[in-house]
Amino acid sequence: MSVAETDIGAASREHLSRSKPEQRMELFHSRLRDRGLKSTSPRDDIARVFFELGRHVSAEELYAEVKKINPHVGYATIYRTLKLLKECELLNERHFDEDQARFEVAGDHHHDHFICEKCGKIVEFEDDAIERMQQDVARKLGVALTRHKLELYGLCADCRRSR
Amino acid sequence: MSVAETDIGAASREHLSRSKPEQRMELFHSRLRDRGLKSTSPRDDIARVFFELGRHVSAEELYAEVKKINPHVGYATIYRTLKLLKECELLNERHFDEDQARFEVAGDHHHDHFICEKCGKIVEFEDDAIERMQQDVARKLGVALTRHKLELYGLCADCRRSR
DNA sequence: CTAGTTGCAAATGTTTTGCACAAAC
DNA sequence: GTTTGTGCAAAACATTTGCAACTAG
Repeated sequence: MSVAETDIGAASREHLSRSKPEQRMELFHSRLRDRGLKSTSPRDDIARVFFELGRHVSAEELYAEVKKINPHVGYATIYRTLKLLKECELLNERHFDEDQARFEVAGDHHHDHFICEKCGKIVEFEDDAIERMQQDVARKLGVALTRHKLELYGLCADCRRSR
Repeated sequence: MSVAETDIGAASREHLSRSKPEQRMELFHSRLRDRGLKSTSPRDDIARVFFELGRHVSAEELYAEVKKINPHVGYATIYRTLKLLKECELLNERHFDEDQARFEVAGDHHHDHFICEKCGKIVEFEDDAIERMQQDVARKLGVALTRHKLELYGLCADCRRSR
């Protein structure tokens, strides 16, 4: 099983090597070009901040961060660019328990999430055994799976200790 | 593994034996009494329709159904009564992919859901093996689980055939 | 009686959209 | 020069709340 942690609203992490955001930006630009869409500075600002921030930002948080480097951008452009990044397969939209969506940088591998109910920390993990069991269930139900969502909620290691 | 099906918006099912809704009504009344809350006719109408309809209704659908037998009730009372039923542990709130919540009659046992992306059918299932694996993951992560959410999406048996 | 409940309308919070102006290709 | 993108304000949507009138215990 592999694991990666993210604080909600945390700034960029070292395990996202410094060049990754730039690679994503290049992908973003080429995928825009493929669709006959334009690269603009609001778009670039939003995408770069999103890639550099790391994972699981809300639209609100992203808006606040983007404002710091470009106070001119509006909320609408944030949402429009998030949708665009999703269409370019550079972003995944998540709906945990809250009312607002959270957005993560799309990686190469599928993963599920653990969410700490006390501190809000999000831990990503992959577990092949669970993935296989889901296929077993699908077979027993006679259905064909296209995707799934597994979210575990509870107390993270730190919050357990500080109880 | 055990399984149970529900169409979104389907009317009451025979596998919900005819007396069940009345049993739920009695529970509802006694739990209201325990809390010093009142039984009223809007509340009763909403709760009875909810129990009789079966599972996975949206507030909108429930509102429409309740209107048929009591055109006087307002949306606010629907939501307030749903919240009350949840507090009485007679209802579970679910948030599948959509924007609106769906509400199911709370049963005795935990279960997860398969949702057909074509026809919207919802299939409930329980699988001990998956439940155990989740505990394994929690142990490996060093976290304590309080609850989880597993949703499988794809094509149900019927929709696969009619492709 | 009196605390709890209702319906309505208005407020909420998040996300989307219409539109005139502005910027990319 | 078109076509696409932007910001703003207004709309949309599901859900919640304030409040005066009402009703169950």
